[in-house]
Amino acid sequence: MAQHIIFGNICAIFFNFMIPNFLQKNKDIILYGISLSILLFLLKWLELRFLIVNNTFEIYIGIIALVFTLLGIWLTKKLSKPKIVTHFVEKQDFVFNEKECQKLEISKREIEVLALMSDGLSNQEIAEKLFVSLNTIKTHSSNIFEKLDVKRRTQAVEKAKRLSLIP
Amino acid sequence: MAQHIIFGNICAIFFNFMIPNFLQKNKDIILYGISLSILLFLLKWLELRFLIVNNTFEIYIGIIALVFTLLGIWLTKKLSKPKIVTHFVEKQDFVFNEKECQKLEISKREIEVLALMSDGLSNQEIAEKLFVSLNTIKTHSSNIFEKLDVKRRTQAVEKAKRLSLIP
DNA sequence: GTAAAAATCACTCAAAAGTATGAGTTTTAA
DNA sequence: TTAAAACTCATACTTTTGAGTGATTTTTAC
Repeated sequence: MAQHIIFGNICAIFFNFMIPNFLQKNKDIILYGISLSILLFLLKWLELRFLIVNNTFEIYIGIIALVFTLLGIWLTKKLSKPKIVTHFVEKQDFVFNEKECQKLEISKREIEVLALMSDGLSNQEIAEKLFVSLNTIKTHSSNIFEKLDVKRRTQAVEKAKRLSLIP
Repeated sequence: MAQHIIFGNICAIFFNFMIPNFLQKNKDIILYGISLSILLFLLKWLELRFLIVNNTFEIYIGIIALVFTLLGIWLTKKLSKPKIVTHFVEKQDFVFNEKECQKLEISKREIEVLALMSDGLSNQEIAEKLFVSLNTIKTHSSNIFEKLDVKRRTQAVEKAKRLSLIP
């Protein structure tokens, strides 16, 4: 019997690909060892079945080819460092800072008002845009200033932008 | 003979991995085809040599295992899509827009006032910071608004930032 | 040296912003 | 269903902002 040859090949592949990652993932090594052992047992079982029942080695070879191709794919996927292509993009897309918003207990409506403030709208204009009274916007404004710990709308806009509450 | 089984397996692997990239890299497909053809010929040649000379199929199987493992590795390496990592870089490189500033005839002092406005300072605070009277700042403000063609300080700040007059 | 531009300041008036308080309505979540 | 949170609005009052006008002093550039 010459399973040792198959085993040798497996070992060669195994170690060639393991060494670069040896220190990196120790738990994976055990996994590979177990997987390869299972493979060898499976092959031996197949060998016995097909060699004894009939002599169509081609099926056996085909299965081996398939299995080892898959093994190669699997090994590569598992062991190769992922190809990483990095490209740097200028950051200008706004992602709403949910956390900060919740922490400061700022409501959706208040964010709306803040956004319109940052567009340079007056309280009156904001009121008209949101179909509410001027007084309502004044109340919102005051609440916003208190929550953001600022004194003026200009500071509120500046701080809200810094905290990514508005674009 | 049952090379068709081996061929079937190869085809299966081939097409399973090719389809996702089919449209992407047409030149590679030809390369793979040629490579696989060579592989098949090589296998046939090995089969003839080892089957006729002696009956140690184990060597044959070992070589097949090795070759197909390598094939799997090669296929994976070739076909795996690289991970694309996008880094977002803060754009904070402010370059003062000299042209626009001259076109709008905005003075240095006015830019100073604008900058402090965008920090959220009140006219009174700006006056104190620049060691001038509140009235002076009011005059500056009015002039700025007229030159920028806006009605409020919030709009002025927004526009000045858009025109790169202030960071 | 002189004219033009920039910077300074004052005064008035009006508009907008902001504070404080109270209260009614709607939504939301336990 | 019930309490809390969010949203709404009002009134009264203060402060800030902004418009308009006019004037004096520096700076800058020719």
